[in-house]
Amino acid sequence: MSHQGDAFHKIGSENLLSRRIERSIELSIKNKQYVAGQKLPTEGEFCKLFSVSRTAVREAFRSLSARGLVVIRQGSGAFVNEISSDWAIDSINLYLELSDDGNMIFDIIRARQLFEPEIAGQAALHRTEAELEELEKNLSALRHCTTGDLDAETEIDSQFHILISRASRNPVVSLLMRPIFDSMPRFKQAIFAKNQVGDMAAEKDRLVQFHQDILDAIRKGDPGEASYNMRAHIRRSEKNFLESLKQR
Amino acid sequence: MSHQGDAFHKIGSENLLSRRIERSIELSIKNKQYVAGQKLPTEGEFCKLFSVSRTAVREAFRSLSARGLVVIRQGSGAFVNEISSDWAIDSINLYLELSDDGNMIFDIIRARQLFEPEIAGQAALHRTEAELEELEKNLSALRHCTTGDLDAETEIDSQFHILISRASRNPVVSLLMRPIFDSMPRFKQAIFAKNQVGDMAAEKDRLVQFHQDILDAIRKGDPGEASYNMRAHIRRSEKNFLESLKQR
DNA sequence: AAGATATAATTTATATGATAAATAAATGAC
DNA sequence: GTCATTTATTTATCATATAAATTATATCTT
Repeated sequence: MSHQGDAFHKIGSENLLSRRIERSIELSIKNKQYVAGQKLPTEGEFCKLFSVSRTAVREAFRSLSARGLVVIRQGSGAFVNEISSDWAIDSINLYLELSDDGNMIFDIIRARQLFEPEIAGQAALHRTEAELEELEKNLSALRHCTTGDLDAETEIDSQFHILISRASRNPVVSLLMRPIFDSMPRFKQAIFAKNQVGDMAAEKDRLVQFHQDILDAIRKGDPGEASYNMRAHIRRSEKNFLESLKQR
Repeated sequence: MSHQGDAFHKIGSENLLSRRIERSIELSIKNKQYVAGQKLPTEGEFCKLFSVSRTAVREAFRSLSARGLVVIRQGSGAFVNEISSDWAIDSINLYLELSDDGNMIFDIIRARQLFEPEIAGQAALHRTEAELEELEKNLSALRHCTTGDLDAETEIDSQFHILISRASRNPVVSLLMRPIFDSMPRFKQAIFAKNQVGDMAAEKDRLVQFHQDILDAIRKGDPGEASYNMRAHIRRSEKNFLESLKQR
């Protein structure tokens, strides 16, 4: 790819036949010789084209498929995949999951403190009516979800922040933030685990209030206030987390 | 993975034998049954384990390899890959490259305006001596690189910002920012293309000055000033870009 | 005994051919 | 024209064989 030193291309990798075929097809896709949705030549056709066995072509296809560049449909063929951020996000999520030594939640929270206030400010500036409606629905869903149902609560909470990042109308921002929000359910126990029922009800009310304040500011179109409210919200999250640490 | 609706799991995908084998091995790795660097069972052993053909096992291996979970060495075996952000970053880079309709540079610049000042502030708070030295070296390299050598200049510039994100001492932050910095070389022509030689020398001096100011603030440990200088730097970048648009 | 060299065994890579399963195209009945 | 059936196409899996790379073992030299 781009960033790793080309001095030592991974040994025993680039000189594999299937890898070379993979690169060739990958290039054709990057050059838009084949566009999204288009059907690629069949395995047999590639065999003749490159004068190789089906094995080699199939392994190349398999790699391209795993990387999300093509979609293979049995009985139909291989197609250039529609551009989707799913694979990119999934691979980040996978990395974060695997590399979490137990301290990642700190970094996640700090990253949110850095980025989310700014994002909320942008959302206040660029949000559409449709996005406001979605946020309203989300807030309502949070209000009405069963108190103590952490799965539901965290899912809705995460979705709220995803919606705001979308409302910033910057696809790069919402893409990069996505793995952070996707990780929230993984950490929900670390944050809410040891609370009593009474605490949970109060905490949920507080959460609703924070979201309400943020949404209000975004609706008003006041970036400073949106940013301020978001900062307060995440600071509270951090406080909850730190307290949950003391309890064990 | 996690974020896509599970209502419709992609048809013709999860029920494939090779895919199920892939998931099984993937799970073993996630559960730390096999740790980084460890040798997985051979193809033949998996064949017996799952009572399937080598083809199915090999295709599973191929996918895992493409996703960066395992490394396959001919004649040796398959090994659990050392945790590395490279694959995750590459897949984001690939997505950004493929989905760029020509307007992505706007989103990149705006994302930088949102995030980088905050990051510079964190760097001022958390930077180590070693990181200051690296930044100093980078600045020196920028000073001494040939004026007009866009490739070199952009590479060093990009590296400068990567170093600062690292100095924030938040691995999540430096991971997520990485695709943004990796994309800078792709956009260098859009920014610098039509400049005259005289302009380029002046512009390079300005770039050096900005980096100098940012580094000074980071060394001082003044987050506000670091943030302010970074903001000024990126604003200037945006101005350059907008002017380059007018020229064509 | 130690080290270098050659040989054998193991393991992945590729090729070939065959069959199963899913899809798409063609055909025929009405 | 529409629906159901059949046929053809295409990918999925299996089985077997050989090549290529690595590792382990044995052999030889000193």
